[in-house]
Amino acid sequence: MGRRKIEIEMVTDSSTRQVTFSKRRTGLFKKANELAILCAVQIAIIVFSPGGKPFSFGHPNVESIVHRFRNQDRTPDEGTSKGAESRDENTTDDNLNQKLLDLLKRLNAEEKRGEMLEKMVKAKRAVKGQPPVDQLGLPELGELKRSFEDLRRKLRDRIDDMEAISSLLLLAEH
Amino acid sequence: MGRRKIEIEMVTDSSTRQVTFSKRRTGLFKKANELAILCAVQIAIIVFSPGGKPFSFGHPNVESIVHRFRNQDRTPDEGTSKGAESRDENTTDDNLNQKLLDLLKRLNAEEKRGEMLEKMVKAKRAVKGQPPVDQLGLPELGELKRSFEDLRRKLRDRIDDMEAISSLLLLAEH
DNA sequence: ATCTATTGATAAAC
DNA sequence: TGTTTATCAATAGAT
Repeated sequence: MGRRKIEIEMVTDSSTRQVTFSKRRTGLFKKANELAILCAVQIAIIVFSPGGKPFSFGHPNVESIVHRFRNQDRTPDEGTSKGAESRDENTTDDNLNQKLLDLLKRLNAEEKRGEMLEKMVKAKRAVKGQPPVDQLGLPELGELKRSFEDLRRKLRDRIDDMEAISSLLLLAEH
Repeated sequence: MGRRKIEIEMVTDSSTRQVTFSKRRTGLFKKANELAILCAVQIAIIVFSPGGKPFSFGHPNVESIVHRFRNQDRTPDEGTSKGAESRDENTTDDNLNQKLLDLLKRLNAEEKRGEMLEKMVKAKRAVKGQPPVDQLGLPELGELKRSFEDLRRKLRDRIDDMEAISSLLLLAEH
């Protein structure tokens, strides 16, 4: 893609290698950004330069994506009818209805939780004027963070429930 | 880079978006591999497909790079490395507060969505006695399933938001 | 850092 | 998902 074709092997000249790194890193991050926007997906890149300096790109940010990856967010793309799947499910048809109602009940609980968080934030704002969240005291900040993590954990469980239910509904259609 | 030039904005057609994702992910990983070899550097990429499935590329592997990144660059080849130069986009302090409030607002919307589903199910039960969900007519069943999938998709987005916010709160703690 | 001749990536069609 | 092909985009080498 330049004046000459080059082999994909280590560039021996360190100066040229640094230039190549800078150019290609820029290009790679640009491509990643385009992919994120075009396809509305999350992406993170971490790369260490020849000099050992870390560079990163994240959409929306590196940390959250690494975290999601580490927690092995399992997400079988729904709808794709697969072949023989394990039928040894513990979820009977009778269970389905109850599970659905339980789910909805819990969604309600999470809603209240969200309201609590909102009240918390608003209370802070009322007391301190318009302090941005990032200026809350450390104790409150930590509390807020824990609340979020707890809520997130619960939401993830709800997603699991919904995936199971969606699968069952899909099966029921056939 | 194709038959026609395209704008960098979300591809609206989900089928086309999936195709675009596959092609560009392949291209991105190829570029990353070339960068790693040409410049003899370590690089890791994590990306979640539109369906939420994780894909990753690592040279030599993702885990070691994430670990090195988190431990703040323990292996500078030249000893002059400082903090990471990051191209992360949305991590300004001002954004945090607004994102948090937006999140809470959307959580509320999802709550209402959950209530709608619940009403829907209860209405069915009222009309037909106690018909388990799996005995609903196909049209209703499909409608219910779509509602669930839509809700699940939104919840997943909320989780993404929360992970980002948790990360930011963590950073704010220092 | 800027400039182009070239190669490389890919959008659309099949 | 793979293959083909017309175009657009990235970049190697030079300045």
